[in-house]
Amino acid sequence: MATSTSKTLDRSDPHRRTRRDHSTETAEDYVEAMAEIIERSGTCRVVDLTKHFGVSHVTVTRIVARLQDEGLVVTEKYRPIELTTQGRRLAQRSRQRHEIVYEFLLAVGVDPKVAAIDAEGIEHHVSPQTLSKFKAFVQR
Amino acid sequence: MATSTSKTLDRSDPHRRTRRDHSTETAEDYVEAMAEIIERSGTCRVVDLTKHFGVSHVTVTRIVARLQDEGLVVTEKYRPIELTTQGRRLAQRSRQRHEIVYEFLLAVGVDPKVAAIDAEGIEHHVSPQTLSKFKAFVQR
DNA sequence: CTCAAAATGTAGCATTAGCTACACTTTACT
DNA sequence: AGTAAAGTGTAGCTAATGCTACATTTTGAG
Repeated sequence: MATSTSKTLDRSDPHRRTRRDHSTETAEDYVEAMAEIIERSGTCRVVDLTKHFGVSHVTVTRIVARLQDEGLVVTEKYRPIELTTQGRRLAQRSRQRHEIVYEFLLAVGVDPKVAAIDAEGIEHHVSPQTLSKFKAFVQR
Repeated sequence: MATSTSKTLDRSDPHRRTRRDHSTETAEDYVEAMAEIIERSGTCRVVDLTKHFGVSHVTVTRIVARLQDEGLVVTEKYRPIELTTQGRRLAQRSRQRHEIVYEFLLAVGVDPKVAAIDAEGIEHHVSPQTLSKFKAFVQR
């Protein structure tokens, strides 16, 4: 029975929910950063992400490998990292959401610097409904 | 050289920052829940937290042990968990912040149910400045 | 008082995300 | 072309948070 022994996608796995939460956040942060870096400099390398997130290259490498498993990026040994179509889509959605949260914080009166920091943390916890309220508020 | 070998409080430990972020969130969630449970039922037991967070009692036990190391709670084998003065202070601060975020989301027009969920995730990522803006907005 | 059920504790495994240290490839400069 | 520096990969450790399975202690019903 492929139901409870699958290693890759077992919907009954009790860890699923929690893992997904963290995994998704990391994935979003990474593809978002990668899209920005590619847009700015043409390519995205491990070292760029290392600088961006302030973590070691080992951490970056491992996470990029996971993103590749998940079909969000493609990369070969010693080569730049590329986003897949799926990865680009996720990056765009993440960026839009990030942008809305950031603009919303500004609209509420938060300083740009603080808003930038808070938006990073908040963006992953904003439901679609809350996001749309934020958007409406900014455009008021 | 007690500098780099201390297991408990090495300020130069590279893991410090990241660990602190997650640890703090968990600590806040737990003491906040414990304060509520104690207020409601008199005492807080492992099983109460198990139900509250939907995780196994093992996970709760381990986290409670960590909180005790950190001086936030006190407990003995097979006994209820109690908050220390420090723990109560943290619980109160967390709850206030939680409450402000929740009320703020309501004020922006988010449904109570959704606001409750989002507030859980957002509260840990709101800086003091943003929090005060939220508070001001609610009281407008 | 006894004994089963409920609650806790402990051992041991998995995953994720940090790190250092060391090995290997690419790049770039002379 | 040759070599040093920069960039990546790999091995192996730590810590936090999940779990199951099994051991132990408390509690509560009879």
